[in-house]
Amino acid sequence: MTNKRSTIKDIARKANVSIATVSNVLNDIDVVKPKTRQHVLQIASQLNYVPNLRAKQLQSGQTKMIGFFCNSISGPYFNPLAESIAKIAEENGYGINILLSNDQSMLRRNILGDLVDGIIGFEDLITDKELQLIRTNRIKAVFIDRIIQDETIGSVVFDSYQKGKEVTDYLIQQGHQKIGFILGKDDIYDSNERFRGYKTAMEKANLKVNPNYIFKGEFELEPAFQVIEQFLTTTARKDYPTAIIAGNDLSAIGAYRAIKQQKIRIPEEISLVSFDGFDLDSPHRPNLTGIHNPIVEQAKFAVEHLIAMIHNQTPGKVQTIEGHFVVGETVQQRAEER
Amino acid sequence: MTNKRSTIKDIARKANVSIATVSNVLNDIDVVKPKTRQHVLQIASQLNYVPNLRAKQLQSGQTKMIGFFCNSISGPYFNPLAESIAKIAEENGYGINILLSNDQSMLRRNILGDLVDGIIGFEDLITDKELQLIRTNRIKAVFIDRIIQDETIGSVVFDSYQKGKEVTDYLIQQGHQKIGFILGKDDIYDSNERFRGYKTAMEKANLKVNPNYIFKGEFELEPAFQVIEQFLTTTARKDYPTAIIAGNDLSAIGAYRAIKQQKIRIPEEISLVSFDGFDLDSPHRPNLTGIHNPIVEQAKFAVEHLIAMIHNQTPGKVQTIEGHFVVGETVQQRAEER
DNA sequence: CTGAAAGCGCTTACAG
DNA sequence: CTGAAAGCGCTTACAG
Repeated sequence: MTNKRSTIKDIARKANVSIATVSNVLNDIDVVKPKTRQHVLQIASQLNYVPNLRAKQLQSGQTKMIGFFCNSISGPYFNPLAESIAKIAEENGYGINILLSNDQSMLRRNILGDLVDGIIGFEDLITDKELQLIRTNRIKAVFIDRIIQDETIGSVVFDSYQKGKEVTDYLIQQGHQKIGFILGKDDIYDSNERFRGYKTAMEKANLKVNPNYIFKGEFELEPAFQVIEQFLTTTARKDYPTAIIAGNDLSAIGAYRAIKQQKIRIPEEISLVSFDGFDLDSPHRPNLTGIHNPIVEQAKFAVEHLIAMIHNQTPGKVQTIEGHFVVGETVQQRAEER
Repeated sequence: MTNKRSTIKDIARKANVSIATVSNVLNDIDVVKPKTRQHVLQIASQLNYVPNLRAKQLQSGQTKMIGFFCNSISGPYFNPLAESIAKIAEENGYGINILLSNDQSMLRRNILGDLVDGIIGFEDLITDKELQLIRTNRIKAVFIDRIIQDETIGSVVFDSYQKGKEVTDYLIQQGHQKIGFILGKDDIYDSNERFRGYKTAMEKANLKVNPNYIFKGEFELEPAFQVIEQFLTTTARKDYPTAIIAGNDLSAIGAYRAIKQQKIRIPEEISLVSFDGFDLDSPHRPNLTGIHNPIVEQAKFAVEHLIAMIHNQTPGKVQTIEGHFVVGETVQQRAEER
């Protein structure tokens, strides 16, 4: 690509003007004599001139690029998130550079190497050291999985604790008492918060949390499937929970498959509640009951807040996005005691 | 971000050496006296120095970035494609800049503005003019939906014609004669090629292509659903095709839903064949019969070929990736005539 | 209205 | 081994 693309210097030479004049013409700075302007423009187009943005960036100190770092852009959560972020950034005149790597040095190069004007990402993907660098260098950043706030750092999270409680309350109201929960990995904010909400609700209703009903599903499809399958096949039917709350969409799907595979009916025998996962393109996606988190809204806040910080229009803020409770077909009312 | 990040100049001043020496130290050019080296290194780390990559790029003429332009990174095809491209690029030391825009000027800025070292994308998203610019400026590019070849342009496509034929032959062998086809938009290479293969196979078997069985599904879920639903509800049951070939995964899903919704059994009454779409995360994704295209392989070739061209190691090539026929549960053998 | 010069942060011959 | 200088492609005061 480095070949012989023409520069303003080429234009200047050919047009017999200075590079300053060329620059002025090209940037529509209304100070050039119309005739000169015409002439320069013509030469420029004749040379197929396209400005070298890197040089411009070096001057202006801006890249009009946002770095988005994540582990994946697949799945019912990450995919719409990534797509929305890219789309909204573009609408605002920013490009987006996706960093899928865990490699901290890659991250660092991008973040601190002035390749992007700011970053959006998941806090659990970066080390404390990098976070520290972000702070001290006053890098503009928005985290979407954890509450962090600083002069140049904002965040946007779901009201996971609240919704964890709400969903559990709902099940209890429906007469459930033996309620299970599928956790994500230890350090996932949403998992922890949802679980905390669940425990609070259980406690308030004087229901005890049965440790056998707490599953480690890793927030992934396969592990959730495995752990539930394992449980169902090694546990007496009468000891099944009557309802399971999946900490996220993928674990809901894994659980759904495992339960179905054992020919156990949903919701007649086991009710299932989920978070997210309402945009699955599948022939007959189950009509899940649960919390629907508006991902696009989250993406929108993240991008716009970041850009506002880049323009120094605001300090970092924390935004909580409210999920909506959606009644599907996977919860059934339960007769009193058992 | 532009704040007061430290530069080699700052280091030089503080270390009492020239910027050239700093540069040499930082780039591990083994020419500096160990003591000086130590000293500089220490100051650098003390100043939290991180090189400004833009300046480096301006010098080297390389960005180590690949532009990927597409309309979407969602769906069973685009999503794994985008993710694979990002991953493989990263493994090769390249970042990836996703351009979701149709805006040609955005594209142009990126492609020609030296923001990326090369591009991967869909030919139908760019205008002839831009393509021409790519050619004349010898931009390195790989197209993944159409056969194009030039000194600096390569492409990677699926063997869609072949597979369209193969799949149709298979249905014919299974005794089907009334075979429908769901098309994509007019200018989609894969759609055209698969359809061409279908027609050839039909012709060779002396079966006539019933125009009522040719559906315009746009390669999207909703439109495919609509067109099939429309057909099923306005056509006598005896006039249904016994098999339908969906031109891509999303139309297969749309068709699947429409057929199911009409309480028509698959495959007993209508067999359904698909392209791609084998990685759908859904609780009970139908086990489709059809062609499984190795998307990761496609991504891998695209990225590696592009990088080889960037390094001037090869001229543009055309690669055809072979799809694999997978027997699922959506095709049933058909008794002779009707 | 136009041009010469300095500078963005870096690298790379070239002297010393 | 180290430094002064030119240059990557552009912009931006500052003279004229």
